[in-house]
Amino acid sequence: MPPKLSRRQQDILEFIQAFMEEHQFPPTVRDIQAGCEISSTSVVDYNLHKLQQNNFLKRLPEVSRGIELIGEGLRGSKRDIISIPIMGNIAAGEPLHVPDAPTTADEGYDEVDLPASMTGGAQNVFALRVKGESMIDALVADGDLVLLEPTTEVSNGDMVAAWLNDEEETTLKRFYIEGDMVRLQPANSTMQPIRVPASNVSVRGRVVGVFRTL
Amino acid sequence: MPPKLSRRQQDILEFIQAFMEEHQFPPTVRDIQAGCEISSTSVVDYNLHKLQQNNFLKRLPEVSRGIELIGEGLRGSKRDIISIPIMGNIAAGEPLHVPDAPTTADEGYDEVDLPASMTGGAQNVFALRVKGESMIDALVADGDLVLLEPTTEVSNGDMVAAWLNDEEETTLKRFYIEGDMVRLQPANSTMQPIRVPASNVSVRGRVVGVFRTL
DNA sequence: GTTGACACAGCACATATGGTCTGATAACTT
DNA sequence: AAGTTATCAGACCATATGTGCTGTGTCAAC
Repeated sequence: MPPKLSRRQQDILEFIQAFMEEHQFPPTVRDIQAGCEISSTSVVDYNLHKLQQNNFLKRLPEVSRGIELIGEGLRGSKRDIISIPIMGNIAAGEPLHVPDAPTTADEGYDEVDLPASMTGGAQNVFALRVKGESMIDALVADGDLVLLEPTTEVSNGDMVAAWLNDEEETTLKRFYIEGDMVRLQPANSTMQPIRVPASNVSVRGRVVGVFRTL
Repeated sequence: MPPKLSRRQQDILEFIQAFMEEHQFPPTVRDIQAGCEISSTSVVDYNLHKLQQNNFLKRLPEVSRGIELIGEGLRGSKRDIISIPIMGNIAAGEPLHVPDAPTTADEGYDEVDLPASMTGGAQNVFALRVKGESMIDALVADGDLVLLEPTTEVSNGDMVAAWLNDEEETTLKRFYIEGDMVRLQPANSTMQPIRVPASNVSVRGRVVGVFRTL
């Protein structure tokens, strides 16, 4: 695998990205030729073929402008948008439904579109709509959208969605292990942390974002 | 002005949107012909021309797949992404810099890309990065991104960014006029509102969104 | 030196694709 | 009913555009 692109291939890739931001369609071979000051269309074809082999783009044969950026080629492009399913509500006292199946942005759920960069690279992100004022110590209001990455393994200091077995409550807090106990620290620094036995806490996911529209 | 689209024009528009989500480029006249079961390319051309007149799309003559969705035509499409400039910081005690010039998403500023739907249709939206904990009664934390629509005319109940002349502070609160006084109500319902003379308040913009990534 | 892979140049060809011209039908006006 | 406009059909043309063929210079391996 030649992970390195030639100067010309980089130029071509950047030109395609720029072109697609300006227009809403990919350039032709001859557009690229002119834009990158290449003397022959066959050179463009040759390098496009290389870029395709290295999985930066996909070409549809015999199709004009049949170029689709994929994988690495999308990096930095505005097309780098993902659809995040809104899988339900989150509220104190309600069990938190976390998707077990591979979180495909399927039908059946509402969705939000966001730039992939805003999820911090997390995979399988899903969203929940906050109901009620119970998350206010996490600086989350009624109607907010919480982005969660499903995981049970979290590090100290992560903001997590945790289910408290005894209290039968879902809560959003920063998570710290302290021996057999877990300290849950509200995001609002004026409020006090709570300490509970580790056995009383099950982490459902890591919070990667909070969104509020008014 | 838009006298309403014919059935066929709606079909074509929807087909183009669907096609552009599947591929990364617009369909050809003949793609549309096949996709909408139209008998002649001239019919497609005719209706495309109409759609262009009604400002749903733009066509580039002599260019294959030279279709760009604009305005209404973008509605519901994933392309409906806008770049919002991050124009600086917002913190208590700091004067709030509101763009006076036409807020073009120019160079010189960092940007966030968001679906246009998330700004609630507001125009000229810009963003500010929150510094410090002083906005905590608006459920806004250090590092959050606040989306603002520049305006001085707000309705009762709007969340606004207000500058308090005497206190020399910027604050985010819900805004209510009460005679000569203005009541500024924190978003956090556990906290008390403040009342100040209307002359002490200058509204700098309406808050349309709050975003936090962790 | 010969060989051969690699990147490039130039050209020519086939077809993919937008546009046009001529009428036909339906819908609407007066 | 006659005229006018909007929409559609089918054929045809011009060109926009992907692709193949041949050749050239470079460079490293043998």
